[in-house]
Amino acid sequence: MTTRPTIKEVSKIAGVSFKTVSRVLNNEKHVSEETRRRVEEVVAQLNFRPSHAARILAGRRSFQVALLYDNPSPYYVFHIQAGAMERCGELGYRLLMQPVDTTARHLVQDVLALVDEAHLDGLILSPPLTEMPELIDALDKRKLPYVRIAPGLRKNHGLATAMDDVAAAREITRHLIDLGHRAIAFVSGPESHVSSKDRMAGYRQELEAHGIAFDPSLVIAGDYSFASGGAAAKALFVRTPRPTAIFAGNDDMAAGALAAAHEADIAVPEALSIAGFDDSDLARAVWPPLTTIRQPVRQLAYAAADLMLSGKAVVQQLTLEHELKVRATTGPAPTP
Amino acid sequence: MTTRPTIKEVSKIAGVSFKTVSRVLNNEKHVSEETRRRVEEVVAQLNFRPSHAARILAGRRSFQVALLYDNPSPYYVFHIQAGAMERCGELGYRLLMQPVDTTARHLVQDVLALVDEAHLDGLILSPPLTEMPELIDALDKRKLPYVRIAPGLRKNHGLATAMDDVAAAREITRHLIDLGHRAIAFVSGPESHVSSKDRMAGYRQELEAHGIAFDPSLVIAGDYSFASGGAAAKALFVRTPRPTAIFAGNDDMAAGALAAAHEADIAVPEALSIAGFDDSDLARAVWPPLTTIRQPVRQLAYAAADLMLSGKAVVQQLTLEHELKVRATTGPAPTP
DNA sequence: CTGAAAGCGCTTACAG
DNA sequence: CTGAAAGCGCTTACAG
Repeated sequence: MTTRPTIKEVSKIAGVSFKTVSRVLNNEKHVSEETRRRVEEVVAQLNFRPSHAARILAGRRSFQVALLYDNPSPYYVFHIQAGAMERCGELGYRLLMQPVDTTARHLVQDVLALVDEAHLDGLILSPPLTEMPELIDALDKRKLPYVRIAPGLRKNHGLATAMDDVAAAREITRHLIDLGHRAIAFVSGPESHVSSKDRMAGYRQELEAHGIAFDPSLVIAGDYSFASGGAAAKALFVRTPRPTAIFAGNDDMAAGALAAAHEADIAVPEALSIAGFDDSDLARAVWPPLTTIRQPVRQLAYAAADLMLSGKAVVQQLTLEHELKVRATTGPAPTP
Repeated sequence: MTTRPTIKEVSKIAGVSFKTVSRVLNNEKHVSEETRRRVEEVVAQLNFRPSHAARILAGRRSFQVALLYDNPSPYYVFHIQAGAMERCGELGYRLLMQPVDTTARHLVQDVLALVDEAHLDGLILSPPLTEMPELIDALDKRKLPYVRIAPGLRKNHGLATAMDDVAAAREITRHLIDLGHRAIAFVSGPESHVSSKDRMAGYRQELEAHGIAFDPSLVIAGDYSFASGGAAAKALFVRTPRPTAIFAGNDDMAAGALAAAHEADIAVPEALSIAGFDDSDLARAVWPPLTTIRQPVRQLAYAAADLMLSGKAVVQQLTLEHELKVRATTGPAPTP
């Protein structure tokens, strides 16, 4: 393997001290136009790139942050990565993408170890890492800059970007009520996810705002998986009267419910309306396409990186807009 | 921000030279059991982790490799990352996940720049980067270790892991022929993807092996997207007689065709069989669940990292098994 | 505007 | 089995 060129070789060829090359690389003032040009020429000619390791070691900052996640959804992870990567790149930071195991016993220690090993300047946390009090406390204590995407807990603590799950759930519930539905079932996500609790709270609030009594027997516990959505739907199908609408806490479960409806030969949306949450890739791939809430996943991550790194943030917490996407799985309630 | 402990602080507390601490950290021989224990105690107590930057700078190797990708599929990227990450971790390497822009004019230069900046010990390439001759040539010239996942071109060149697209496409075509189908349409992926060409070649070979003439008008060009699968299906639906089966080059396009069939009120699989390729998340989320080929994406990446880093590889190219997943979108050809 | 010295936190190569 | 010296490729702080 050929060895990389170094700053000294560049300086030798350009006929200046290596300190001057360093100045050019860092866009510092006090370099004559001609010297700058000459150095830049040599840099381009050798395709020279300074060693990150050397810069990190010598400098006060690493210009390196990590995105921590532990999420089973490829869709979610992909877009979180893309959004964070984009903003970090624009601001001159490198982004390390770090899957972590939130069930590990030494999670906090592992994260702090990573911070030390990589000399991280900051951390971007995504759910469910945003909901771990021990982690938050440890980072605060360490005085390490960090930002949370969708903080379930302590929503007004530190830097964070989020959408309003409660309001979004109310909107989609209202959409169903406006279509004439009264017996609306809710398929919840895992107990431990605050997002799931928030969505259920929104569902319940909106029902009650319309004078519809909340019926706990219409709430089925799922776990955000396709299979759990199908199982929940099947449990609902044997009830008489059958609910006329199902609001699932995410798109995977909604797709599971939709498949169960197809299997049971229940027409969607004519006999049953189904709504999801997220607007993931799935939402447009199933048939009929899902009515759902568009969650601005990519933007949430982009804004999170910006909040932490741009130095121009005027707020600590930022709430981004969601959007109700009415597609084809919801329709007027069937007349009894 | 609290500053990290260093090897010198550890050595001071443990009462040894910092060189001895270095020996313990690197599991070198010639350290007395007692000294080792004492050092390890201090390391644990301080939660000390050595600086990657310092190690990279001082050592001959960085124990750092990068995974390069430019793929629009969250499913694919997620599993490639997971597989590569797992094997790298097991072998003591760090994995940098690097999205790259394959349409950039200076792609090769950018990749080599990354190699220099991060002192990379090697590169894992995924499609479509595996199919760029200039990149391959540049890496060979640089004598930089690399491995390709699913090399479309020069399949017997260098380290690579792959599945047999041609054989898999033959299998799924045979499955349809065995069900009595004769008018089988094929929806291709983008021209530029070798995987797409291979799948089409398999389709054609299997038809001909069964004495079924290849009919170019039954081949519709898609681009691996859901929308293109729907458009292709609609174009096929207006033909008389209508083909009784559609083999789409990937699951997204198969899902698009399936949605189009639902919309046109064509029963699947009673009136039309549809098969996909990949066994992505989509395959089980649509209804009916898709018959498809399971592509061992995660294992391909795992094996690729192993091939490059374990030092125990006995072959240069490794072909992993695919699997025909017969689910519910394929059935007996309708009797005319 | 430019440069020589010191140092970042480790590993390597050499001694003892 | 253990240690002191040199050096990796840069930035920082100080001079001129």
